[in-house]
Amino acid sequence: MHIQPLTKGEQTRHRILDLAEKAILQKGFASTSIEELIAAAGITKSGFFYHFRDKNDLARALLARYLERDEVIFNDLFARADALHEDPLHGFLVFLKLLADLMSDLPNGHPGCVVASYCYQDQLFSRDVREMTAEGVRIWRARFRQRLDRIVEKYPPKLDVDLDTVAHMVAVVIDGGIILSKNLSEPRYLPQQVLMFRNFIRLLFLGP
Amino acid sequence: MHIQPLTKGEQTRHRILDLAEKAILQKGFASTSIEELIAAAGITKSGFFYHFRDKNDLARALLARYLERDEVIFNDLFARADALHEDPLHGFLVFLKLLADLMSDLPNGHPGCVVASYCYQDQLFSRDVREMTAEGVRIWRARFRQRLDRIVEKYPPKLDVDLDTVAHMVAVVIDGGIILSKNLSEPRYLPQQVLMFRNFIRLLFLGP
DNA sequence: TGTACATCAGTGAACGCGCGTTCACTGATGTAC
DNA sequence: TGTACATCAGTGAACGCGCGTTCACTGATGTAC
Repeated sequence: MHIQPLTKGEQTRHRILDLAEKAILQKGFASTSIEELIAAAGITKSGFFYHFRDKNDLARALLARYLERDEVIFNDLFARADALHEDPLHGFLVFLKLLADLMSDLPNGHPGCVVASYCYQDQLFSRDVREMTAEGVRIWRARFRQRLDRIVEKYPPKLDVDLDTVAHMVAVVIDGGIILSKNLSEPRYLPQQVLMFRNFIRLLFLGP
Repeated sequence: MHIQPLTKGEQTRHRILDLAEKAILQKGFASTSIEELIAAAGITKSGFFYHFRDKNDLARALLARYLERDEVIFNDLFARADALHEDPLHGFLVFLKLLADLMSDLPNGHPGCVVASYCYQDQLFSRDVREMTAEGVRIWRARFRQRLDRIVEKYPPKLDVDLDTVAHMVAVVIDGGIILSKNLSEPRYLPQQVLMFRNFIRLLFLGP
């Protein structure tokens, strides 16, 4: 996988998206104005509309980039975890530890989840954007469900649980943990929640 | 506790708050206009400003009412659970079951958490409103922490866990579960998550 | 019981600002022959 | 190598609409004497 250098236009586009993402996670989509983005990006309003058809198109591009980046990060974490452990359960436990470490290393705390932000203002977006968030969540579930299927082959769970619900819980704990951390301005709460979920996985498949 | 009838003004105020809460959970605060609220409530714009000093004051009133209602609901659930069980652990497990049942009974799913919604647009609000959300979360933690303290006296946990983190997890699972349910338009996912958290509590204090 | 006054729960009109969007235009860079 | 043309990455000015807020005013109800 070789990275080709960004053109001037792509650089500007990414600059706008960076600024928009940060603003949207703090103020919401509606009150993030095109005006403030172009002021910070150093272009004119027409320059913005060269890159995005309208404001909804900005929302779509932002979400698409966020989902792609998430994919890359999680693939990387799983690859690193699997390199350390053959065993599916211990690989998953290592993955969760690496995830918690990653979240601890964010200097100002996690900036927020675009999917969670969108879901509390979903009436603002066109249907295709709303469908993208749903599809993103389904991909998450599928990824973790696959892991869990391999785990149960070797480690029968101590309680009779629905594996899709357990798979969902990864996203639930992260989204809930981000909200907790943001509300109390305490970045450490998020990795703590991830590690507590890890405790649950241990108890469920390995026992005390 | 006797309920006195609402005056005409209080009725209007509640009508505005009901409309605002619903709209804010779907579109966010900024794009919920005073104009649409008064149109639905059947008053004029000046009528709105008779009830609220400005738009931020609406946000404050909305949040205050939400936190008070939450308090009432949780007190009620705990009272009902404790009536069924002396034991602190089993009382807590019954409480979680009642909570899941309550969430299953919402016909169109949970409408959303005002605190979670505010946290993704907190730059819109004055400092006192932001402090209110933080205080709300702290009250939640304290309530569950108190329960957990009574549980550990009788049931030593199977893993060495921080009880504040476990107490936090109630809010985490609910907020994360709401986002999951909203994103996939599947109300059942929220109570499922609550019951999965219940499984965790069982495994942690009772074992398999 | 009648009257004066206060409070409640609003009305109606006007304000200025900022927002998203459109349109015609342009200099710099890349490509074909 | 020179020239014609196309594409890229924007500029500048104008638009109309909706928003939150203010201000002076008002009819209905409640309270004091």
